[in-house]
Amino acid sequence: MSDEQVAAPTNRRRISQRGIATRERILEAANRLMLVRGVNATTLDDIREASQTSKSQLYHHFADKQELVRALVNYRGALVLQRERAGLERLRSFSGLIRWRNALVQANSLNNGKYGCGLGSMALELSDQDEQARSSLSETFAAWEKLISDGLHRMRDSGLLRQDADPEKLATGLMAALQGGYLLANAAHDVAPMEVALDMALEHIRSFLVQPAGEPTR
Amino acid sequence: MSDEQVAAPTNRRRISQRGIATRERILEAANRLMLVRGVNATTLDDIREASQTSKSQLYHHFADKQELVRALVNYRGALVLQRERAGLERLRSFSGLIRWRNALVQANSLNNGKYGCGLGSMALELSDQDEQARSSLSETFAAWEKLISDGLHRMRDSGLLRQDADPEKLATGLMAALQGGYLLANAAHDVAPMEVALDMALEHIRSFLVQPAGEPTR
DNA sequence: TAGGAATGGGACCAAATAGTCCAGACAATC
DNA sequence: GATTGTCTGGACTATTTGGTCCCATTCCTA
Repeated sequence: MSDEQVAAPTNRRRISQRGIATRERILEAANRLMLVRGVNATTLDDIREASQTSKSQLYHHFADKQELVRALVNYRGALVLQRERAGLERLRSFSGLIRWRNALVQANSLNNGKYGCGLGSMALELSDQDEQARSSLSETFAAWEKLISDGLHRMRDSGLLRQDADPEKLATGLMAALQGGYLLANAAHDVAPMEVALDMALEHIRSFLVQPAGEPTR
Repeated sequence: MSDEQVAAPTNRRRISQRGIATRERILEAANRLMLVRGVNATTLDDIREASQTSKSQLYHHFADKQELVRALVNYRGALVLQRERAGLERLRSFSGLIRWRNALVQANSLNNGKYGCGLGSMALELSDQDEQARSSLSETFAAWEKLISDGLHRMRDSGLLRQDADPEKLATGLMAALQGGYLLANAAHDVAPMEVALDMALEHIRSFLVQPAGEPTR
């Protein structure tokens, strides 16, 4: 999961560059299609066609559909964490959080709230269907929350946040607001509920600032 | 949607009590199965077996699977709104909100966070697949939020909430926290994140109380 | 109570979809 | 450059699953 090569294959003996590229192409196509249509509503033929591969390649690189889905869970998790790490690992101020919020809102507004969060949608679809996938997703959420809570810890250590602020709980709340916001925005096909939800969570964090700034939520 | 008869059939000429009962049995089974396995992963044969009916009955009462799913969206929506109306229509105090929160948390903890909210899971699964279902779900969410915001309006009118509190935004934030909490709880198979999320939203609302009470969030 | 409409049972069909297989191209190692 | 294992194309199979159909039974109404 914390691998540099995002589409890292499982241990196999000899592996060629061409094989890796094919595997990556399959995952990339699965990622794209399943984000839009959902996991269960996407067929292997869809993926085969979109990835310009053949049946034998799908089954050469993945034992079955379930294993492909599990690989996708890791693939997508790695992508999200990579993106989030870039935006959060230097978080040291409240305005940094606001910039992070704005980036997410802007990205989501590009498609009018549709599709939601790739992790969240998989979580709801797979959690009661594939225990291994659920477990991976749960770990990814935990890692994501840790990126946030680490930033909040830095803010608390530097005196920006009050000592009684609980970075872990604040991070969980923010993540829930984000995921719930994605969900409502997706249902409404409108990014507005996501903004409201994130602003609520940020206000909550702001209430723990040592010297509450004005109202610069956006 | 606001019908007393939850499984109200569409207009047909003659309709017998037995027919209504069958239709209800089908919807009840679909509701149960699709909550656990998801919509797309539940087959008509599953429903037929669980509802003790036959293929001809399924297709007598519903044109196809899509229409059954749409009927289920309304059915489930009516159930949720009925339940929520009972818990929210007399909401007039902050402690009433806490009781509401506790009831939801307790219900969800009974299955260790599994399954999540029937509306939320359908929303993520269907929003990008069936525009009509998405639209219905969006309306149901709006009605649900209105039950909350109406309560907050009453609290504001009676002087409990400050005048600058925005009941609609507070309700949206609370709903997002609830849905995100359901999602994280489902992924973690642990109700804790849902509690944290709801408490965040309630703290946020509490910050708008005219005379903030102690810390009676739970 | 007779006729017709609604309801029900379940075999059957067709399409979709996951999964298999094998011959051959390609790549790496000696 | 021979040999061995990887990778690929694509036809083929088996199964699942949504959907149809026909006939029997039950129910309502005239």
